[in-house]
Amino acid sequence: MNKPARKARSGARGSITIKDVARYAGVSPMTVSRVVNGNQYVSAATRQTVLQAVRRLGYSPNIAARNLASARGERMGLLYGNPSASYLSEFLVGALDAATRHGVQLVLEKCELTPAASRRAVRRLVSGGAVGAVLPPPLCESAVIRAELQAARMRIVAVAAGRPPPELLCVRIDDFAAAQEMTRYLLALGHERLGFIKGHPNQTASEERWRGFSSVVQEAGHLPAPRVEQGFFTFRSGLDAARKLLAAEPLPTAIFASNDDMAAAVMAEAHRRGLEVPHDLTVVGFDDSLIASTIWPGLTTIHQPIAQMAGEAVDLLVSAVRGGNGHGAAESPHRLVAYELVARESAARPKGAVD
Amino acid sequence: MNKPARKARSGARGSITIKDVARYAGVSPMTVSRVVNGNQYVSAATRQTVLQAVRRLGYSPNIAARNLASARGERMGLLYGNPSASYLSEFLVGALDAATRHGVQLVLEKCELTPAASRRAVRRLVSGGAVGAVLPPPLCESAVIRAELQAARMRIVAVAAGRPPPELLCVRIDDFAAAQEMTRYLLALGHERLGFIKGHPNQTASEERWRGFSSVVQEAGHLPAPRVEQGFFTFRSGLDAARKLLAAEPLPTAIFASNDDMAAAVMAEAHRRGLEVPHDLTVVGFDDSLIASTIWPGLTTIHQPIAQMAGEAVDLLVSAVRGGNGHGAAESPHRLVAYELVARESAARPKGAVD
DNA sequence: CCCCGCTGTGGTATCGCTACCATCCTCCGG
DNA sequence: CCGGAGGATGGTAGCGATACCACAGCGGGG
Repeated sequence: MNKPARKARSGARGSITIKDVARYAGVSPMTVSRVVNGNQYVSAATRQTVLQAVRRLGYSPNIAARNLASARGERMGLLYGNPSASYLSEFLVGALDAATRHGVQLVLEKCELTPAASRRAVRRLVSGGAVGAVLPPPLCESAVIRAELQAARMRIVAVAAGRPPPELLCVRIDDFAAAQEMTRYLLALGHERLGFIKGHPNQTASEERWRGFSSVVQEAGHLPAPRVEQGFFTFRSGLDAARKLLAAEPLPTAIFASNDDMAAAVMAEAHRRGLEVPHDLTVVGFDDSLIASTIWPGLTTIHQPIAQMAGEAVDLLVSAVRGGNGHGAAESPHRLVAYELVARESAARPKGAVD
Repeated sequence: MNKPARKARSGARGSITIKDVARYAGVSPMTVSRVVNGNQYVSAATRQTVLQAVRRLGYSPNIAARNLASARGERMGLLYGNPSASYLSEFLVGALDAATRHGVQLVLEKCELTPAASRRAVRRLVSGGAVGAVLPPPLCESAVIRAELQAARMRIVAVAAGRPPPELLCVRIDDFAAAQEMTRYLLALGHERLGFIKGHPNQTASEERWRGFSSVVQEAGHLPAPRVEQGFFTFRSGLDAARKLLAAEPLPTAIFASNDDMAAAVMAEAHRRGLEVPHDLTVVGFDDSLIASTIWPGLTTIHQPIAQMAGEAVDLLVSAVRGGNGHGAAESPHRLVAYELVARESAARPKGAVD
């Protein structure tokens, strides 16, 4: 035992270990571990003592050791395609946070939507040792990618698919209900001549939003038929759609675009034509992506808690991988989170409103 | 030794360990470790054998174990304030990638720019066990945060500070040169009546860009004095600046905004006033953030390789933490990366150009 | 010719934590 | 009063990898 130098190193890199805490609290390392991990078999008194020691010493568990010992530390893939960058940013924040909480490593992989590219991406993920994958939109809609991943025996969780297959793990908002709420909001403001810009046809969320919108319009009954244009979630496609919507008399008094980028395009086109938003035209979007609050006037839109959704997706994935090793957990695989209508400056009563 | 069930588990989670490879290759685990880590003391023949075994078995090292054994697996903080989300997104991708490469964990922490908030954020980082921190803009400019972090004995690396203190680890582009290049580009197109929108005064990059611009203007000599407005890097501030720039006759033929959000605002305001971009007005930005390619016409701007810069920042941080434990590495702490002028549709020759 | 120093390789002891098992104790019904 | 159930705790053995040391060969200078 003539290696005191080695032993002394325990404190050298400044890290407090579970043993230090145990010694300080006068209990065994096991008990500390139990407290830290929320095991129930610890008396309240002991727990307090340990927690105090933890705080006092500034102990924070060594993740590597924890993972190693508990055979955890799996790697989870995050396949990102081409969502708006602001979406990705929030998404990453949420996902990374959850990953840190669970002690899993997040491996990012960019992936185009072609079959070849997805195959390659999935292969990289597999060889990178990932055991599961999170699929933000629009990748979550790709049957190819899902098939590839499942072939590699990976658990997957889709985020924000509008209408996911029932067996797929999925975190989403109720696009249908959200679109309904927004449409009702427009009606409540007094708008009657509505315009709508659909989202990309290969994403089920687009259809849900469209269904939500038109269901309310039909419900209302008395309205003139809304003018509808096809968009593709891009600013450019929104511009094209806006041109058409704003070319034909009588002009709509409100335009509901299926996402914020397109709504921003509508605003740009309106301004170009000398229409003031919201005085001459109300514009609303969907997603509450960064552009919604960047531009002026701020865009009234549907807020999705993207970071939270990403976090829950990782949660779901982790428990799927750890818990139901073969078959899924007993609970429903779909998790619905709350959206919120954010009213900013881009929506107001129509010009000639009298009621 | 009557616990064969336990032993058998080694293969249960499907993971190939270094021992499996060693057995397969007929060498000791140590040798495999050496090969995997590129240690020089392995004969070429052995190396080949081992590499083949690795490939054949699909071995990939267990990061947790590696980190534990090598006392690595440090946590690195990434303090993000309020950069544009598109910036953050790319930044995260790059940083996360590098972190994965180095086997360090990235801990995100949001941080407002007030002293109290930064103190709290730093404390959370410290208690989270981070040993270093990456500071993207605009946090990299905050002396308060830097002081807090240094007080906590953390290594820090700033990203994209315009003119960082010489002793600070920093990854950046040459804002001055980039702004010069953009200005020369405008002059080359034939513009003479220029407008400039400065960036936020508390970021040194703003000043560098401004210096770059005005140095070229002075150099050229014969130009009318450019009109200059103060902006704050936000869309809104760009709008205000644009209003002023576009209110006074004679109108500038080109406006150089210190970032893309403000440039987008200039475009919006120009359109509102019936000016076509680039026909009636050339608008250029800086950063090549997402909005630059989202809007139409696309914005001519300076591209910063954000992901790469974030990656290099993490590299730098890791080597600082691992290498020079006390004092910095011998090499210069500043790393300059290449920017690129991206010409899109928002810049063209001025209307009446004849030469 | 011997010893030194270097290259290549294997053994052993951890790294910090948790799984699993063995205890010890308390409290209860019979 | 005893046996058993189950709460609360400690001991031990790894998880998979690397650090460090030991040692076997081999060539060159004194």
